[in-house]
Formats: sequence, C-alpha cells, structure tokens
Amino acid sequence: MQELDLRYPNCPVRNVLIRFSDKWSLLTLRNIERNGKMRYKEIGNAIPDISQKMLSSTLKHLEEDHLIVREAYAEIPPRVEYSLSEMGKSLMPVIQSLIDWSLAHFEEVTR
Amino acid sequence: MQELDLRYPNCPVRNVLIRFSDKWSLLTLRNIERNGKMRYKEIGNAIPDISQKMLSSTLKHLEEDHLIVREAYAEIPPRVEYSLSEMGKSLMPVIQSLIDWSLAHFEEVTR
DNA sequence: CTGTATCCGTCTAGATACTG
DNA sequence: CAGTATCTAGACGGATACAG
Repeated sequence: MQELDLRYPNCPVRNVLIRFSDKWSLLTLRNIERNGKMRYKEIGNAIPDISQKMLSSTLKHLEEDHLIVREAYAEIPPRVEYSLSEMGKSLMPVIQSLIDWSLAHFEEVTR
Repeated sequence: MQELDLRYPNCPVRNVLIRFSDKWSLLTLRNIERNGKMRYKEIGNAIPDISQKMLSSTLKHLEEDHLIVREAYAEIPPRVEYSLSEMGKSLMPVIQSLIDWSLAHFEEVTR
C-alpha cells in the first residue's frame, strides 16, 4: 500500500479527514445517530442555526461519502428519512472520543 | 454545567471541534508529534504543499489553543522550536483513532 | 415537506514580495 | 531562518424566493 504518508496531498487519510472538516458534518452525524432515522426537517430543527442550503449540502455530501443512507418515499407530502450507514455507525465511537476529549479540555483550549 | 448540548452554537464541544476542522491543523500536530521538537522550516518541509502563510497561521492558532508550545531563541539566524503541549499530547490518541478509521475505510468513503 | 436556485458578503487559502 | 504584508481567486455560508 502506497501513499499513506500524511505528508502527501493524495494521502487517503487526508482525503478522508477533509470530508468531516467542515462546520456541520460531525454535528449532523451526531444528531442522526442519537435519533435513529430522521427526516430532513427534524434534522434542521435539531440544529437551529443551520441554513436549509447547508443542511441539504451537508446531507448530500455525507450520502456521497456513504456515511448516511437516504430513503425517499413518493408520498404527498414527500417524506425522506436519513439514517447512519454501517460505516457511519463505525465512525461514531471515534467521533465520541473527540467529543469526550473536547468536553474534558474545552476550558483549557478556549482560555 | 450548561450548554453542553451540541445543538447550540455556543456549545463548548462545537467550539473546540471547529478549531481542528481545517485543512492543516491535524496534519501539523501529527508531524510535530512524530518528530518531537520541530523548527518552522522543518514543519514546512514535512508538509510540502502548505504555504508559508498557512503554516504561520496554523501554528499561531495551535499555540493560542494551547496545543503546542513555541520557543523562540534570540540567535542569528533565529531559531524557533515547536513541540506538543501536555494537552496536545493528550489529544493525539484521539487523532490517531481518526487516522486509523480513515485508513480502514478510505476506499469505501471515496468510492 | 423537501428540497433547488440565486444573490451576495465573508472567509479561506495560495502566490508573491518583503522584513528583522 | 522565521516569519509578515499584500493581493487575488475561489470556496463557504446565509437569506430569500421558488419548485415539485
């Protein structure tokens, strides 16, 4: 296996990490994890300060990255449910450890 | 303790995570961890595609967040050494688990 | 309800030149 | 050597209006 060295731009680790390195991805994943299946508007309600545009964009990216699953039902009004993929679920303990660390150290970091 | 709910913009966890949610922070921390004390130029060399501006900016932020320690020596030519703080060291296992996950799943994520 | 389209201001990030 | 200053292009992100 080559190009695993973090120094290089095409390092796969760098190209994975960059996908969560935005304002809303971890937060969105965390909410879907907590509530199981969630509808578009439920997620929006759970993150009061996200705009529709960023919510759509974030969900689309997470789906493209195979971290969440999108199920659309052809009803009127339409219903769309988002849930974690198996891979998404496997990421959550790692995110949880990040959250735990943040909780333990935020006073020192932001001091 | 209040305002620990991830939903709110002033949640401390969100305000900690946002500090690593950029292109260079984790990469810089990882390099300093691997090599112990590093000079400005050494870090730059270890990350060939970072610009001077982004390196300066990233190092400054990491120092402000108390994750790294900056030691400047009044020599000519000047010498500045960066190393992980104790808190920075405590973050590295978490980052390592992120890297491990990325390594295990990058094919599926980027597929 | 679940989005998309558009506009627009701000922030990010790189290139280059320059300083102590 | 270790940065800073300036400029610029593009990405990010919010508000609003609109569509299926």
